[in-house]
Amino acid sequence: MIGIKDLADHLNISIGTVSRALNDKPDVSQKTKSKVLEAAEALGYVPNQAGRSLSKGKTNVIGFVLETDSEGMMQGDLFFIRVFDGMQSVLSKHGLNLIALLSPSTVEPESYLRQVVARRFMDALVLSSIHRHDSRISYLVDQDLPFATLGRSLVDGGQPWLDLDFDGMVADAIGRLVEKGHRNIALALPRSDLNLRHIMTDSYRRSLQEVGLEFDETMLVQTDPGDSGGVKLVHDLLGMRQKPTAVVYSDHILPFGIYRGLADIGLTPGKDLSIIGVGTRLASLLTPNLTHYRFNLFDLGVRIANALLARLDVPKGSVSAEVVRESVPFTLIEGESIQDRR
Amino acid sequence: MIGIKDLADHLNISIGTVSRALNDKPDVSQKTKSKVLEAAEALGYVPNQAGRSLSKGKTNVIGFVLETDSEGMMQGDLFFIRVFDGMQSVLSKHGLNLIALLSPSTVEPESYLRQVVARRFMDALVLSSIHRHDSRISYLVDQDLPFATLGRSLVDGGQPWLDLDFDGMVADAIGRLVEKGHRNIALALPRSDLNLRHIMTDSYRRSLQEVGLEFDETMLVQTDPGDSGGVKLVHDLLGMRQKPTAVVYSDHILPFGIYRGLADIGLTPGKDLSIIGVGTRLASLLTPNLTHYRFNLFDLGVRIANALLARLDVPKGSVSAEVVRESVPFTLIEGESIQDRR
DNA sequence: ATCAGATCCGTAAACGTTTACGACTTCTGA
DNA sequence: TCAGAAGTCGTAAACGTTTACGGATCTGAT
Repeated sequence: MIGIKDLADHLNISIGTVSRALNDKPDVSQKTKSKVLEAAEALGYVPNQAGRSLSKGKTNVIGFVLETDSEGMMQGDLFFIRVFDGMQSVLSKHGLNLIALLSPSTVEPESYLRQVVARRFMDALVLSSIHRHDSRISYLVDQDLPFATLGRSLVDGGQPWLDLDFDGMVADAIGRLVEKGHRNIALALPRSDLNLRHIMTDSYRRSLQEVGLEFDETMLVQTDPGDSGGVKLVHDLLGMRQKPTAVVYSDHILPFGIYRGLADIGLTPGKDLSIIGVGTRLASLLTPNLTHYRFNLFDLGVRIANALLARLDVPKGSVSAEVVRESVPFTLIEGESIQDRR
Repeated sequence: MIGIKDLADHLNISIGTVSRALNDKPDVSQKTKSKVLEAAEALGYVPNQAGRSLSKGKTNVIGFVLETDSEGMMQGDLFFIRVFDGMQSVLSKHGLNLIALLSPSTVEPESYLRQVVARRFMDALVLSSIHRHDSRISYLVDQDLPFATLGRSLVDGGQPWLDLDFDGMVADAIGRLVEKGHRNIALALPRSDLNLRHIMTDSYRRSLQEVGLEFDETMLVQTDPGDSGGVKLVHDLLGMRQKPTAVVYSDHILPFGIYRGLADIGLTPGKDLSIIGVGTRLASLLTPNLTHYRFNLFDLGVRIANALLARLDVPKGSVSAEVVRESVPFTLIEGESIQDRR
């Protein structure tokens, strides 16, 4: 392995100059700069991360914290790759390495986070699966580790965040359903305390109010994560005294279970029960076609990475520029899973 | 941040002794060892990775190289998390960090690998999506970077590998289908040059021979990756002069597309076309139930990690102990996607 | 009492960078 | 012509660890 010292020897200059040349510092002449760059290229020099980290106190590593649910992350998987890709595409341009941190199923996610943080192995984190009262946020603030979140929380760490516009999605879905004559609309909610749950509930309540429908608590139904959730949901819905004619959901695996659950008892999606919610490409494999919302997840990754970078550039104590806090929009993919009841 | 020096000051001993105590080296008394451990605990000492790396010339980081296909990794996604989890569960016990390396969609996977390797940011790699003539293997051998592969290749780098037993799976599927009276069995193959493709083809050919059926080249059908693949496959199959009554496949997303494709033209899986291949939990959402094979992917991760560790422990030039090279077995999940034609 | 060996520990160099500081050269302008 | 500025570079310390080497103390046998 060839290092900065080899370059210095080779060019008969000092290692200090070589370092400055490589980092494009001002106090070194253009001539030597180009000589150094040339030699570095020729000898195949690559900087040693450890040495650099030790000297600068930075690791150039950003961690993307993923929460795997009990189903081994069926819900998140199809999402996360795209987001990761987007983030990486911008971070790599800044010489930063993005790594995925999956808490092993054998250890508590929270304690895993503490291990990770204690090691100071990364310069910043991106958190996902944000809870309403997410203790990780204040913890990271305490630990003085920069971070951004994929999702909102009630606890505010001053961090930048981006979120999928689930408010808007629910509002749009409700509007669409009501317009087609639906009056009893169930809202499928994840059993966990993800803030998503509350965001959707609030939007649901508001949307009903706007169109003059009454809010009925029993229309909020819990779902299990993963593949089993949808099947069970169907039974729950059909067991209600006031049977809903439609359901709005946020778990992209769920509709597969719903379709299956309906098929099991000879019912047809979009006829016996209307279904609308979030989806990925996979959703186009359902028959009849699922009416669903798509998000640009690559773009989400790009934007969260930029937001984080902006945050990192702000020197420690200075007045922070405004922090990015946005919801990213969706697009509707029309299908036949909504019945027109008019 | 508190370091080894702080511990030394606090205990009035030298930093050398502290380091040796922390690493449980022989030439330090039990008394001081426990004193040091205690102080480290009390003061919340965590070793600095950069310092350690610089000194030892090791990074304690293992990279898991994932190839995302054009569909944004729909095929691999549900697989990889489990494998990752399994690997991590053993590596973390040895103080090693596992990180996922996804080549950004904006850069060639091969050149991404070269970047990663050049940086010497990890001590070892695990490669997946192995091709028949995988140039990465000889490259890593040249670069003298230890690695293991998830999959076999014709090019042998002397590395440990583990693979899913697709040979056995195809053999079992063919046997099962033939027993139920099928004579025209199609084999769905990925369009890429994954070695998987050749392994399955060979097994298919052998299996037919064993039961005295003739091998028909046209029964080998190419499939596109991701969600569109299955739908298209159905059309391809139905367009053949000698229509197959069954299809064997290896892409766990594919059956969703096949089901969809059949539904589009009013046909029924398991009646108009028999389907058998690999699956995940997601497969249980198909109606009628899909007959498919499951692999223990967590276990796969555990085993590849152990194989890699064994490899790493072998000192540089010494006679290598035998290298782990195994296929992991499957279990059959019975469904109703196979027709009995007897 | 002496000494060999074992046991324990301190010293200092090394890993590959970055960067503050100072020194030297060259340029600028009066 | 010269003082000072600007430009360029070398020196050496610092980052946090590990580890080879050697010195000190202790044990037990003679």
